Amino acid sequence: MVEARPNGTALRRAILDESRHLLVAEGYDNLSMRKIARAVGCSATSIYLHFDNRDALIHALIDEGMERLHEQLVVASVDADPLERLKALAHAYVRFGLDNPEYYQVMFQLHPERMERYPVEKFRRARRNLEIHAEALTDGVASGVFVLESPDTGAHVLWTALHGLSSLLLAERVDVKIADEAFIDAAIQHALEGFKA
Amino acid sequence: MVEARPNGTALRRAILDESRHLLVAEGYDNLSMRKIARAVGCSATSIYLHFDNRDALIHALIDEGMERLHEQLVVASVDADPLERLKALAHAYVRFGLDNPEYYQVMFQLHPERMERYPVEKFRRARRNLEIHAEALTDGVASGVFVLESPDTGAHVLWTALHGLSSLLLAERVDVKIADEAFIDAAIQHALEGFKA
DNA sequence: GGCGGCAGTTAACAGTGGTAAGCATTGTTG
DNA sequence: CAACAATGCTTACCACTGTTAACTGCCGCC
Repeated sequence: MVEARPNGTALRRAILDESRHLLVAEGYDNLSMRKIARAVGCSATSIYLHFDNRDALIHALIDEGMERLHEQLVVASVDADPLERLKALAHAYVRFGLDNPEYYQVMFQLHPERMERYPVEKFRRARRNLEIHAEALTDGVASGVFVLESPDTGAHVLWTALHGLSSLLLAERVDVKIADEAFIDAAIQHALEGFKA
Repeated sequence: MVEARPNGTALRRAILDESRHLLVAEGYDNLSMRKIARAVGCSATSIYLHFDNRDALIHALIDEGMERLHEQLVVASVDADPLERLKALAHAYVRFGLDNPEYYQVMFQLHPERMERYPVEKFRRARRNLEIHAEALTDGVASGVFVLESPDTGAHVLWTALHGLSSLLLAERVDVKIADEAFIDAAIQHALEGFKA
C-alpha cells in the first residue's frame, strides 16, 4: 500500500529532513538507511531512488550544515573593526561546532575516503565560510592591525586552530583545569595574537 | 582442529600485532573482528576472550599509538633552547600524524562515545605527550622568551592548534595555494607566535 | 486502449559486532 | 591414578548494516 505523495520529489525532501532529525537526535553512528526509511515511512530502497548511496545522502547533509554555518558566520560578521570581527567569527565558528556536534562531525570529521567523493562544486560552496575569515584578515592588513603574507593562507591557519579547538572539545578530550569557556577564550586569543602587527 | 599455542596468552599478542598491521595496511574502516581473526588464524569469537569488545581492542591500539608518539616526541625534545625545542616538538607531532594516519585517527579522531569508555589510567598515560610540551613552555617562561599564564593551558592550546592542523591535512581538506610543508611551517610559526614575549 | 516510464515495493546478498552453548585440552586435587 | 574444574577455543546463531535485482502499480501520452 503506497501513500500517494503530493508531488514527485517530496520524498527526497522528507528523507533529508528526517535524516537531519535523526542525525541530531541519535548521532551519526545510529544513522542507518533503514532507520531513516522507518522515520520517513518508506522502504529503505526508496532512498536509493533519490540518492546514489549513503555517501551522497551524507553529502547533502554536509551541504545543509555548511549553509547553517554560513548563516551564523554572516550574523557574527558585523563589527567594522577587523580584530573584533575576526574574534566574533572565531567564536561563532566554535559555537556552531559545540551547538551542532552531529553536523560538525559530518561536515569536518568524516573519513577522507568519504570526502574524496564529495562533489567539487559543493566543496567550493563550503569555501565561502573560509572567505569570510579571509576578508576580515584582509581588512585588518589594510588598517594595519594585522601583518601576514596571504589572507588565504592566514584564513586556513586560523581554521586549523579553530577546528582543532572545536573537535577536541567535542570529543571531550580537553582535560584542562579551567572552564571550557575560559579555555575557548584563551585559545582564540592565542590564535588571533599570531596575526597582530 | 586446534593448533596448540606455545603459552596461554600468546593469542592476545598475535591479535594485537595483526590488528596493528591491518590497521596500518587497510585503514580503520576495514578493520573488522572477522578480518583480524582470519589474519591471526583463529575464530572471531576468540578475540572476545582477550578483549571485552571491539572498543577494548581499539583502546589497546590507542595505547600503542600513544607510546609511539611519545617516543617520537622524546627524540625531538633535545634542543636546550625552549623555542627551538617547542618548534621541534610541534613538527614531530604533526609529522607523526601524517606518517601514521591510521594511528592518528584511532588515537584522536574517534567518536566521543568510544572515548568515554577509554580507561582513565590510560588517558593519564597519554597526558605525558602533553606534558612534554608544557615543560618546554615552562622553560621558556623561565628564560623569558614566552609569556603565558599557565603552561598546562598553554600546552592544551598548542595541542588544539596542532591537532587541527594534523587532522585537516590528513582529511585532505586544506586546499591552500602553497605546498603542504610550507603551510605546516606557517601554521606552527603562527601557533608559536602567540606564546612569545 | 495500450504502452512507457516513473516511484515505490519486497526479497535477497554479503558483510558486520556480539552472544550462547559446546568441546577439547590442561592443571589441580583427592 | 582418577575425577573434576577451569581455560582456550570452536561452531552456530542473532540482529543489524549498505546495497542490488526483480517486481508491481500508477501516471500521462499517443
